[in-house]
Amino acid sequence: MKYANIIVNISHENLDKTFQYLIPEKLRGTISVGDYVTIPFGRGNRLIEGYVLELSDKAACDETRLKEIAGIKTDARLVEVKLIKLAWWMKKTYGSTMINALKTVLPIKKQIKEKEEKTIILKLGREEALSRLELYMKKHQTARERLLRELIREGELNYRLVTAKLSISPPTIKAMEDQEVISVLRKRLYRDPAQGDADGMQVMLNPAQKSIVREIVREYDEGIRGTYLLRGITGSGKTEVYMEIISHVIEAGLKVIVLIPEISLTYQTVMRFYKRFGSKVSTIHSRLSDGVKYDQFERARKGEISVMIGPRSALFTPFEDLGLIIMDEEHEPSYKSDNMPKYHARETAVELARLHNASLILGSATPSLDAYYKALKGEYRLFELTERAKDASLPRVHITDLKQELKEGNKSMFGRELKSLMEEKLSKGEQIMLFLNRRGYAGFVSCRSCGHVIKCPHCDVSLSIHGGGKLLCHYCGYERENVKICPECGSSYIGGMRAGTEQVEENVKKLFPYASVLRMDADTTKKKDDYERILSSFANRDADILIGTQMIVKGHDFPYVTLMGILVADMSLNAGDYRASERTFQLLTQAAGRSGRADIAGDVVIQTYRPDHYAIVHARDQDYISFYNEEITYRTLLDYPPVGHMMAVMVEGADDRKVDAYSALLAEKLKNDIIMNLHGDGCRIIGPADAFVRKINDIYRKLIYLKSADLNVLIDLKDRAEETVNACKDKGIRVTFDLDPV
DNA sequence: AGCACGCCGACT
DNA sequence: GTCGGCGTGCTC
Repeated sequence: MKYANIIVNISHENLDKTFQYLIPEKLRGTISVGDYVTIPFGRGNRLIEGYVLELSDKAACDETRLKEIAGIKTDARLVEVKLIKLAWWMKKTYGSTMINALKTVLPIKKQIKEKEEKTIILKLGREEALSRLELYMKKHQTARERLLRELIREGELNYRLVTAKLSISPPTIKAMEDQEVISVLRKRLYRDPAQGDADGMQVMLNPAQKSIVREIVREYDEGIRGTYLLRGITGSGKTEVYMEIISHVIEAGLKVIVLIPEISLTYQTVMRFYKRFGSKVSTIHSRLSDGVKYDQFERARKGEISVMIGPRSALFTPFEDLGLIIMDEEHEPSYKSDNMPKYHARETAVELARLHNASLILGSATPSLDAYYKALKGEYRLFELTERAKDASLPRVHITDLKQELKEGNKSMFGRELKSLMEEKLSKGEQIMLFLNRRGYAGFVSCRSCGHVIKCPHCDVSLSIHGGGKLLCHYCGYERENVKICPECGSSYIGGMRAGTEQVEENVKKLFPYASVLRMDADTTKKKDDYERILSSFANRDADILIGTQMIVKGHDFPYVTLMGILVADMSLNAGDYRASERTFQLLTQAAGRSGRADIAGDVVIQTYRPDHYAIVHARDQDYISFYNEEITYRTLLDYPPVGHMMAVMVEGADDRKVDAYSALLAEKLKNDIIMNLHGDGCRIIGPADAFVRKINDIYRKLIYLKSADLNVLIDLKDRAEETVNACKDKGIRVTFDLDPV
């Protein structure tokens, strides 16, 4: 191989492609994909670094233009070839720049980069600075004047801010640095490693668990590396199954990645793994500083650990010989990244497992439609655990029709059944959880006379009511006083609609003044440890009632909770996306599973305005299969994922007219591509339409949806769109892609 | 990102 | 004219 295609380690969109270099004679055969090399770059041939992505025998351009690789960085970390391949796959599948994909997969590089934050400070005293400023003004050195003026006012400025906002070019800064007017500081942050741990611990498996373990281990030993879907109802002991198989894999000398949704990455969960596997385990999570993450990844690379537990980013642990990936709570939305590349950890795990020839186990009590669909098609092998492990009984589920309650004169947020059950449990000293399903909904203020809604002036979303009569924007943090009269029609019939968790708390306190109440939502969990603190305090029975949103139905076991009240189950049914029913069913089923895990039978009350909706009915019966069958019919009928596929193309920009024009242009171009390539009837284009939230932080957003039964057609269309976008010189427009959006 | 090149305005 | 700064474009 004579040539190497290299991606340079400079994060800039214009450089987001491979550059081809000659491999010097003496390095032929030694250089391989994934190597970190130094190369001469640009007119000045300054030496920079880059990753070798491909080796090739044919020149991509005129050979005389090619330069030689200067050397291999032998002291630098040897990056996993497989991770680079994975990045390539992500770039192709999700449509991001290669450098973004690489940065996602090799987070270490990015984080070290980010750590080196540059700051510009003024080196002169005030007097000197002012006279220097005069000098600049006299000489008409406008850029320098601009920078100096700002520095005199602020003292110090962020480097990026200066180049971007003040539009001052690096040469100007350098010139001023040479004049000793300013100096550029490079900050470095440091870090601390941590943790000790215990060993041992064997578990007894019941027959159902045993047979699953036996089967997967048998296939594993025969060299069959499959993808398995384990549907196990809450409390059926999925974790024990995982641990047994993990133990088998690490005894064979291979490594394991365990993915858990961020939210359930609690002390309890992690402790179980530490108890079983001791110091072979390590964890990462988003609250960990970059440095600690780096150190954990480094330990993995050196082979010091065998099991990495973490959220979706744990997928990129640089294990050399990965044997198994476990993905718990596979249906959780947090597995989908919302930064570019917008990858889904499930699909990415499938690809990573393929690259490593590893097995993949997906687990959930309520599998995503996607996973179950593939399991039924035979792409995944399906196992089911349908009984609770410690023979705890299933909860009794009651449904309350809120329309009926209102008709009979009960205007309170607690139906009669919920109220009487609460009384009963409180008198017995048992615990209660109240779940307010607020997905896709905010406690907004509207005028009952003219219908006007108070919105954020920047974000085009309704403001939410918060304690102390303040109105707050959840996207940008804009805050204002609540209104007494409607700014549109002057009516005084304006006020808050419906309940937030705070109102629930107030009402509970009114009804049950003797009960102690904890509340958990975005407001009470602002600080780092709030989440954990509230949950453990409730687990210690410091309070009788826990009120909260989504957060309380995940993770943590509360053995003394015998009543789960779901106040308005159908809020999430109106979220307006095709996954609304799926989400609702999952949330309700999970919530129900929170009640009565120990030897005490639990109760669940689901309050709803739509007691006949299939998501609610099947959640009541804890009947996944029936729900799946109804939901998949709907998806098939409308070609929604997993039956068909979708691609959301988002066009963003500060100038709404430009955004409109460009999105229309892009849609037109895509329409042509569809016709030209005879993707025909199987492929549809929808939009451009305003995004669900049209404006965030003064940036306008338009969406184009592409639908096709064939995933590859969408990827092809995305590639074409990308070409068009790259040709667009306008810096004010940004286009991003989202495959099977959530 | 960082370097060179070319344009433009100011001043000997 | 020439000097020097500032913005633009290109980098295998």
